Amino acid sequence: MPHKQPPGRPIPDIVVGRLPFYLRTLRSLAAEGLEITSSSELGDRLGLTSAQIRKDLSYFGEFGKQGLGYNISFLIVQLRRILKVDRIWEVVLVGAGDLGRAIANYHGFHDRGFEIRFVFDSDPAKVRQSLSQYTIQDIASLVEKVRAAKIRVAMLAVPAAAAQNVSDLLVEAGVQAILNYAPTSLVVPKGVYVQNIDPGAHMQRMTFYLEA
Amino acid sequence: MPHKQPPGRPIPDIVVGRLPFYLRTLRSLAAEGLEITSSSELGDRLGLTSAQIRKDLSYFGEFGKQGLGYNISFLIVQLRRILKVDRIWEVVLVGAGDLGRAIANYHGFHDRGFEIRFVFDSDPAKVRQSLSQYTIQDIASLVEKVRAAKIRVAMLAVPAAAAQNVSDLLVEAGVQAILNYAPTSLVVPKGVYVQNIDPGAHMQRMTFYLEA
DNA sequence: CACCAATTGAGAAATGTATCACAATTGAAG
DNA sequence: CTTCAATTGTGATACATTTCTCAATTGGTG
Ligand SMILES: NC(=O)c1ccc[n+]([C@@H]2O[C@H](COP(=O)([O-])OP(=O)(O)OC[C@H]3O[C@@H](n4cnc5c(N)ncnc54)[C@H](O)[C@@H]3O)[C@@H](O)[C@H]2O)c1
Ligand SMILES: NC(=O)c1ccc[n+]([C@@H]2O[C@H](COP(=O)([O-])OP(=O)(O)OC[C@H]3O[C@@H](n4cnc5c(N)ncnc54)[C@H](O)[C@@H]3O)[C@@H](O)[C@H]2O)c1
Repeated sequence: MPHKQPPGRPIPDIVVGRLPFYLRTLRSLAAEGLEITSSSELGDRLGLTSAQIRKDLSYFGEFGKQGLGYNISFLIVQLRRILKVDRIWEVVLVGAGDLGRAIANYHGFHDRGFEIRFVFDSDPAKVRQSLSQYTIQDIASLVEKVRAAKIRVAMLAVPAAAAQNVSDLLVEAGVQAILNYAPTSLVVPKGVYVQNIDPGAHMQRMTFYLEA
Repeated sequence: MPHKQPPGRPIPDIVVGRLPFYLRTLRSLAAEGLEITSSSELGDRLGLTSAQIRKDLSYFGEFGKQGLGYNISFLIVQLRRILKVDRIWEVVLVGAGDLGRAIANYHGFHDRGFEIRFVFDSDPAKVRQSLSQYTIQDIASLVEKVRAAKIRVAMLAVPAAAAQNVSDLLVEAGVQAILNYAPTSLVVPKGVYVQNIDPGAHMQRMTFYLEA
């Protein structure tokens, strides 16, 4: 029974983007004490069709049982493996402003596979101060420290005007994945992944649909 | 010269989702002192093809001049009108925790068409305290106050466990657009728009592509 | 043990989206 | 006044994604 594995068909990026939501939903089903679910239950919770969920999962293997559905904890294990969060990624946070503080205090990332290792800022008044459990470090030492620690993932919470600059430092230090909170498009070399978070864009996307 | 206007063809949602990024980019071009741009310059800045930008804009009208390109400030006016942010929307923020504080202190929303009018929380220790320029109000008074002020847009920054509950209150108060920071799927009636922000999901989307 | 309801996985079909390619237009240069 | 390079807007085409459909399988029930 030959089956397609990750290095088989290329996985559409849009499918990859939904997997974290499947995982999130499965964890909340598990937290409710359930052991088994179905593509239609998942679809209902997520506002997607059951067929889409089955097809998405089928890119990676056969995880369900006909007539029965999916074993929740088994599927969680599989999705964590697929998304490579069956481990903890050390993360560097740059920008110890209001948003940086919220991120540093937030404990929700650990469960998802991430742990902040360093916090950097350029403001001399902030450097050496503490933020949550961290000591804010001088941006000037970023490349050296991040490279030495082999950190590959970053969160960027600096003003838009500084973002490209900091991004360049991160790339120089070997970072390959950047979650960018600044409302600006970063230019990065191939092989570096950027995800942008722009709440203002989401807001404007909704007002489009509101009647004047 | 008949032309398609908003109530003409239905606009693909994916197109609407890109417009805020076009607007954001145009504003930064304007800030650089430029007056004219082209679909290819916009595409380069955004990592999109010029054809896509032209086709997206063509859903709404003919904004460019052949041979020349687009007048930046004219296109900004058009996009603000299309997205309905040629006005300021009053917003209610629920959740005065770390993230709520970052949002309340953040001045970037005003330029995008939004202004916080009320901040609510359920913690008795927080109610009546001030946060940025606001006085935190009791969640118990949300429905009454939001309805009276005819506020139609909300930002939700409460724990996941409380999010559905607060969402129901917001809907009851007449809110039609909710930016949800809680990592949970909200159930809302038709006619209410939800956009979710889940940094953990973005992170996991990137680790998928990293080599082990 | 036969039947049934529930459910998956996946090919085929339908739908949606992006790209191509080019006629039309513009302003500038000679 | 003609020519040219630049660039738009869009129909046609190519590609991507979702949905439909159903054979196959499962465990439960009588
Ligand atoms: N706060 C929000 O709710 C919110 C919402 C949307 C977007 N954002 C974006 O997130 C980013 C951060 O927002 P914030 O509210 O925390 O801003 P902030 O001004 O409070 O913090 C920014 C921090 O970055 C530091 N910084 C500036 N230049 C730096 C550099 N070159 N290297 C290292 N650190 C540097 C500053 O010293 C400051 O501590 C901004 O781009 C903002 O647009 C924030
Ligand atoms: N802080 C971050 O960087 C971050 C990142 C990702 C997601 N989030 C999400 O954003 C939300 C808020 O995060 P936070 O870090 O600010 O948490 P927080 O615990 O600091 O703040 C939550 C606030 O919500 C209030 N609250 C709780 N129940 C409420 C209710 N029923 N009505 C009104 N207010 C209520 C609490 O009193 C508290 O002030 C959470 O869902 C969290 O998962 C936060």
